[in-house]
Amino acid sequence: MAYRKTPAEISRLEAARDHLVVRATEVVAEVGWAQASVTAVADAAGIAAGSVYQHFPSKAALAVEVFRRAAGREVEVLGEVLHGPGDPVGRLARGTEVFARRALENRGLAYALLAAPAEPAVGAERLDFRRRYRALFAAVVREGIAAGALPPQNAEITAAALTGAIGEVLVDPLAAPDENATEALLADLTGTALRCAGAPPAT
Amino acid sequence: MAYRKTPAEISRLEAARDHLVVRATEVVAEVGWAQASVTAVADAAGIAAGSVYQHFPSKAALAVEVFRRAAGREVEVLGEVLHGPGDPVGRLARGTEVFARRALENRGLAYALLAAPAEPAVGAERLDFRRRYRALFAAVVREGIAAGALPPQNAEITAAALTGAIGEVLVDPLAAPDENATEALLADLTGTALRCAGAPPAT
DNA sequence: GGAAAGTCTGAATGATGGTTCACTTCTTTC
DNA sequence: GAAAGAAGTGAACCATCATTCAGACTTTCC
Repeated sequence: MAYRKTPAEISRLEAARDHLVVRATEVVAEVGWAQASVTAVADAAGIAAGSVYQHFPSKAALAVEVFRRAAGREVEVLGEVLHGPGDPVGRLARGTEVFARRALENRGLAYALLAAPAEPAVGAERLDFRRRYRALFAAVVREGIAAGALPPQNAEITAAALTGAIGEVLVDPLAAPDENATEALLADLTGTALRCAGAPPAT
Repeated sequence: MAYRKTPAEISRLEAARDHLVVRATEVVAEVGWAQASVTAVADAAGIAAGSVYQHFPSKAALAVEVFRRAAGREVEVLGEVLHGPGDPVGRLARGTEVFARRALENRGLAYALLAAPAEPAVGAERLDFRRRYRALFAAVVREGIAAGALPPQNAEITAAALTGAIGEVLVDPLAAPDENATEALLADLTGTALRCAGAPPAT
């Protein structure tokens, strides 16, 4: 044996992989999936196109990793708010607001995650993550029903509706942002989300 | 001059174009946009690939026409229900139901129109049609507010939420239909839609 | 230092699929 | 029926990328 990966070398490779994913995410956020060619991504990461294949078996695998990391962060944040302290209705409102605010603060990425045309592998991943959003919302809705704060309803359907509603409401603002209207938009959106779940109007 | 298009010839050409669009729509409904290659579509229409270009300058133009026709029908039907007779809340419920029912009856096409990955030109068209759905819903919501049947709210936001909610709720059933659960699904969906707009729960 | 085992490079390769075009077939008009 | 003008054909063309690979360069370890 004349070569074994030293710890330093291993972490160097991991860092390189990481850097590639980070830069690829930036490229996707800027130009969308369709324009994020292997060459463009490799250039952004400062490596040759062929080197991408040292870290990922295919472009699709890299794209999936980019999606998973970015979407995973959002699921995590949303989950923390929805499972956090407070009454279910308040958490639902806060979760909606936090989700929307984060999307508006990182529009390119949010659009890529939510709506931008993507290759099939990413599309499948998107479906999976939407299911996770739904599961998070459904849990809170069920809590709300159990606590008597929300009327009886099919929590799964409501959760799907919330996911779709929030996404659709954000599409236009993500494309053509109006900084001044952000707070009003968030207020209207959370209000609509609460109505959607059947929360009684705020006094 | 030795040749001028006779009326019969003109209508034959129009019919051929029409036939191409119809068959292309079927192909898209069956296999999705990505798999609907020019060759596949031409084969389905019984013509050569090159002949497609007698009717459309590009594949994208054909795809847009397919989308417009199919989506246009849905907008028309929805518009008739939403602008039809009855109180605004009832029309909203009925519109939601009709839209969902039609989608479930023609799942492949509905999926292609609502969610399936598509080339940019079709994506742009999709955004446009979503805007039309929103406008239709927004008008009814405004009517409901004016009539005192719905609470004050930003009708545009609610309309976007309705569009997104209905679409998202349908995605799973479109992919994995459960014939037995259709009526329950429709009831839950219309219920959620009404809550979304703030209609008081049915007694 | 040097051999072994990697890593990195970037031009060549290959697959895909839209588009073109020389040619054939059909319609019109006289 | 024959010339002129279209429409229809489908194999060839071409552009676009993802992917590969032979060679250059690095790191490890004796």
